[in-house]
Amino acid sequence: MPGRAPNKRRLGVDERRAELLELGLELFATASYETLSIDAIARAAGISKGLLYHYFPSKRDYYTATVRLAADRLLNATLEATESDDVPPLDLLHRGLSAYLDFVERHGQTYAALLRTGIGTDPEILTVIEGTRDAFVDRLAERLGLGDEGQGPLLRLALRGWVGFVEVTSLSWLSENTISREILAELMSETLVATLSAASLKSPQVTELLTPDSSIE
Amino acid sequence: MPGRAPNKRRLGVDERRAELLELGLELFATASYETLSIDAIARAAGISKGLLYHYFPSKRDYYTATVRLAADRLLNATLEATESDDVPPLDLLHRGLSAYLDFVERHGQTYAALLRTGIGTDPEILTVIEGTRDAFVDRLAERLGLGDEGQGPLLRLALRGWVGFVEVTSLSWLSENTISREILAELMSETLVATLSAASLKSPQVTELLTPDSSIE
DNA sequence: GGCGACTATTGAACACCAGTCAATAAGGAC
DNA sequence: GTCCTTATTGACTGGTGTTCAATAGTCGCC
Repeated sequence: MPGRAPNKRRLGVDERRAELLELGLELFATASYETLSIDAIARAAGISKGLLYHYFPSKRDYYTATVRLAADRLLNATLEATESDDVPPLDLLHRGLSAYLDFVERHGQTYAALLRTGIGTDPEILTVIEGTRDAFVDRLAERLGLGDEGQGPLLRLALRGWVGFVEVTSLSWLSENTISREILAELMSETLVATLSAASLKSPQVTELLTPDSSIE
Repeated sequence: MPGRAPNKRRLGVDERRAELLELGLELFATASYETLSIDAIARAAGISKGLLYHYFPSKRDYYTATVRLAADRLLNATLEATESDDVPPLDLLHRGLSAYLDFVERHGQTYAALLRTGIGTDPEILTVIEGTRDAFVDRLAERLGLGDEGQGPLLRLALRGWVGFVEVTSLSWLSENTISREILAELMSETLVATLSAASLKSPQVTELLTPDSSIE
């Protein structure tokens, strides 16, 4: 019984863990979960197989940890871009989308791997993926000033769906980039506004929150 | 070398295959790919493990075959509902969505498994999933009368994104059904119209195709 | 109605891989 | 310098996907 994450004096533990996660991010970006064996990971890390199990209780845990890391980074990247306070909602949205697409462009492989695991039936992973979506939804509701209305089931569903829109278009754009980043960002942002309008037809009050000037027709 | 799908006199082959696929649909709806062992599948089918390998070259192939089957059925279910000729586009859309949500409701587990599929980044599965999306996009472009414009990269991207919207909201709706099916269908359809408007702002001509009467504001 | 060919079907054997564990090495505390 | 903690190893295990040689059932044919 080797105990649970010893962390007494030397802090090498966390560093090693971080190092391994970084490596996992790289490896899983190009190889699939099944294809990549524990032995291969250990070899790539220059350590023994047993040591990996000292830091992560199972291969699955290692994997989910990397996915969680990638998700956190995506969330953080967009968080930083939207922290300003005195900026109108639509501009914040545009900044967020810009940061999002930056991430997609810069870490294309990782991003694709991240979202396509979303598809993996593992409950842990599902939690991560859907948790990420929910985090985006929460932030959208707050940043866009949807207030309490952002808690309504219909609006939340619409927002979550829009995140799905963003994910799928990002993936498509990544594999066959037929249009420019700016146009894609505009498509996304206009779709959000349009979607919110559609949703608020059924639970009104919010309709005009997002259209102070006229960036939609 | 067992050869490729012998099919000489007895047609038992195809029947057995179909039977196994049907079983796979059930099994994979509740158990994940990894959890479900070949032995368990064979046991459930009442045959030996080796025989499975007579019909499918590998476990993975068996799995992708079931996924493909599920995808085909989803496509067919919505196809049948939208074959009428003399129906206005928006009504066709509504029928299609209704059939889609019927499928989601009736085969919830299978639907969820289908979308959450790809263990890791398996290319075959990706092909199926994205092929299905593209099939929907093609049909949408045709049924909605988008004509040649439906071939433009921006509109296609918008349509694909909307399919993502439908997928994600369907999954959410399935796990926590907070709103009625009708409302969800309306949300979807209005979002499509709104999204197409947004997209056609950038490649015009199409804008008014979908708004003969006034179901958007 | 029996003979022969074909093939669906089996079960044992193989290869590989995730996970375990007892033993070792390294390095700090006293 | 000694002890104790713990990072690290490598051999071992159990299980699972895959292969394959052998078997049995069934159909065409004389």
